[in-house]
Amino acid sequence: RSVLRTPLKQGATSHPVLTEVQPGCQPLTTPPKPKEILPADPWTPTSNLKMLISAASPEIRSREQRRELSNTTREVLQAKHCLQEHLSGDEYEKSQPSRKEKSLGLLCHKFLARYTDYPSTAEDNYICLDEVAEELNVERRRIYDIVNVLESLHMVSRLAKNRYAWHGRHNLSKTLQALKRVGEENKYTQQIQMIKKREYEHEFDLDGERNEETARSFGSNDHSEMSFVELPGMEFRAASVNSRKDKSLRVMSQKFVMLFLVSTPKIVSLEVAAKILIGEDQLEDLDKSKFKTKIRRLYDIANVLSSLELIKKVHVTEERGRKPAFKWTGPELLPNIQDTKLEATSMTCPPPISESIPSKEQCSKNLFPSKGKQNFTRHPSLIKLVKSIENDRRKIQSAPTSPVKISASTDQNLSAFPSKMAQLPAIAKHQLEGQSKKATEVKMKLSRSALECSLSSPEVVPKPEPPGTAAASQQPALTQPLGVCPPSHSSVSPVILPHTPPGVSYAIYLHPSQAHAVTAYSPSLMLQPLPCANVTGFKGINSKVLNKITTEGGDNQIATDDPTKSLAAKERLTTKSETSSQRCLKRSQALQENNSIKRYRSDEESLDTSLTFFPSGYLIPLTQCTHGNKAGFSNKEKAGICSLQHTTYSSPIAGVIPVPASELKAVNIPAFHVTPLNIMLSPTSLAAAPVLSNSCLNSSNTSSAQSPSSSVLNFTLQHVGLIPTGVQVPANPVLQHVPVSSQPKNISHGSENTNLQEDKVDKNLLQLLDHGGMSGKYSAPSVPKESQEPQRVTENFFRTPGGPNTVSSPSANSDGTNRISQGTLYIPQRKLEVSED
DNA sequence: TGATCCCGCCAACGT
DNA sequence: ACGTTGGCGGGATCA
Repeated sequence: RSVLRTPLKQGATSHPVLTEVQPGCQPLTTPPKPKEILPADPWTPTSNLKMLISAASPEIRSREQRRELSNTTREVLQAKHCLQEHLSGDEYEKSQPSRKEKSLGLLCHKFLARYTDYPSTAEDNYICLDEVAEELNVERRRIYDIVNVLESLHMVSRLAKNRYAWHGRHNLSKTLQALKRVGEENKYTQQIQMIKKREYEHEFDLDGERNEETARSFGSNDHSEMSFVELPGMEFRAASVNSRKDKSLRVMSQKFVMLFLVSTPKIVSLEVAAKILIGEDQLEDLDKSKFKTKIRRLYDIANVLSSLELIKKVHVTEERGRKPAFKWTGPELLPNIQDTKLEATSMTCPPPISESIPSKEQCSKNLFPSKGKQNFTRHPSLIKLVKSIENDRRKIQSAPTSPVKISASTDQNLSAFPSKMAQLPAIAKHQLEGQSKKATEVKMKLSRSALECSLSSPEVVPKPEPPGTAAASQQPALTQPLGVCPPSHSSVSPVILPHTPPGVSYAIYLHPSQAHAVTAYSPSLMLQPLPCANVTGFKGINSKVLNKITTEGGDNQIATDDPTKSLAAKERLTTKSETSSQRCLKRSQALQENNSIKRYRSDEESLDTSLTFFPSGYLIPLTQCTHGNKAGFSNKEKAGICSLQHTTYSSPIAGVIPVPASELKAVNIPAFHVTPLNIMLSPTSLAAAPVLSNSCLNSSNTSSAQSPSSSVLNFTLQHVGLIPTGVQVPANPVLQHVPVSSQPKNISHGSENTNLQEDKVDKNLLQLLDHGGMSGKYSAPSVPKESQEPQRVTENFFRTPGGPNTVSSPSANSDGTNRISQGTLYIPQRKLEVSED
């Protein structure tokens, strides 16, 4: 098509270098970027500076965690250094940004740094595309890429032209639940298997046709091409927006995410994803170019998702060779329970439905309006109404606070600083912001009793409220993650609990606090859900909060943070979990017998709740290693082997709830370590989580026998007082209930022999760590998922404790090292050793 | 090389 | 008409 394209773009060009590019005529192609250099390049000096700074600043780095980022950063840094040598500071600023510096992932990071993960509803955060583009020095086009993906996750919603509202991760769990559901409806799992199968079968030559076939053959038929999945609260703000065929990015992004959510090892290769996505769209032709284009888009999406830390790049080694793939590192959703639960979550469904909404269909329907008929707006009138009402309500609630854009706060902070600050990357800003907020938050927190915090869960959020309810508004500040936390995700994502199957409960887990404690080790712990107790209140988790600490650990862990955060976390939890808890409650009621706990149920408000929580769960240290979930999953397949492990990581069920250290303390949990299990809690570190389940008691007995560890746990818990004496916690409830891998194991992997490799990124990470920065943050090393042996893990776990404070020291190695060692454990065939996140 | 994926043309939409 | 969105794919970079 275009023959000539790219006119030179301003920036780049200004340089003579362009020689190649002749204005005008060029038939060609993108002007090669001027190679670095030279002086005078206009390229936003500031931007460069910013980058530099960011790169340089350890703190920042720590926040950023992402390996990619880190990589990039480091590289950039190096490059800069070189340049510096040659050029004077200013000059070097000008130097041209390398391709990496301009990557969408990095850009996304910067973008995310501008906002808090969990903005208080009260203060609405508005995003002005123009401003953002300008501030980040990028073309608007790029911002669209980011925003579109965020929109698919409902992290932002469009308000109007050029304006978006930032919601952060508040809706993330719901969105994921909804997506998962839809993905299940679409039978993506099957489709994936099919594709893989075919691949094996035929060495594939004709991809095209085959794919088509595939697509048609299964699944998709019905399909509907769904359009965009919406969440209850936010759907249509700008109705107008929907118009354009919401074709790609948004929808594609959702589908891509769905693939992760439904696949067992939560790993999806680009190839497979592209095929499935294409298939759905149009079964028709799949030519190569189309495939290529799809892949390109997927990379764009993947970059954004990676920045959000929802996925991470890995390589799957199959017979044919290495294939690029991504692994889900986001929050684990609980297995869906059928229906019901989600309802709440999602959808549009108005209240009436509440309970049992048959859900899927409805939801999906709502969510994905079938394309056809209705107006574009996805909302049928009814729904619409409801929604609008909700929105209004929400707004009202939130209203009080002025919608201040975050930036405002940022600005304030900045203002205080010297001009230089201004240049800091968003991230930095973010930090500052966070700090200041933090202070505030802290105060607030203090006021509250610790207990409350911990307990609060139940009471709090009545689900009905939309996210931004009054409650939220009250403590908005808390909610926000500290600046500290990297925007990203938290590594830890807690699990979101949906519902569990049988009676499940969840437990909580916690994690060490590193933050303040910083102690060296803060390994993060993870508890698994236990079936046993019924807990009432629990909360979902939200991950992020915790994270702050973790960060580096990356993925998986859950870290706790400082108290401050804890609160926030708690809050969030509450919110998110609301649904679940409610459900649980219901169940529990039914069960009544169990009950002891029951009392807490809904009412909850009482503080007691806190007490309640504990009873049930036990902790399993995922150890850093675990990181859990993800790692686990991946292995899962392979691993079917160790049941234990399974449990540990993967348990789908498991929800992890991060608890702030502070909370724990409140509880009075002593620190203890259970070696066998690897459980270790430090007082600080732990948090307790309530377990939902109901059935627990009953079942527990049985299960308990299973693992030795369970006994230990029980003992411990009892000892600690978390659980009543009589009660026992089963060891891996999860296993029992969860089918988990069961199914496809063979099949699925059949195709995959996959070995995952973490990319080098990991390595980089480590390096970063070394340089390191902030102390607390890093907490957990990520563990290689692969590790199959629990024990080892354990060991590492213990080892971890480097020393307190370790972090700060650049030697980081100390810290890093330890972790690394962990990684080593698992060493797969390749570079993994480092795996870190 | 193949894997990534930046860049920006230009069409679809909105206003 | 003009501005906003964002599909799309060439081809530069990276690994």
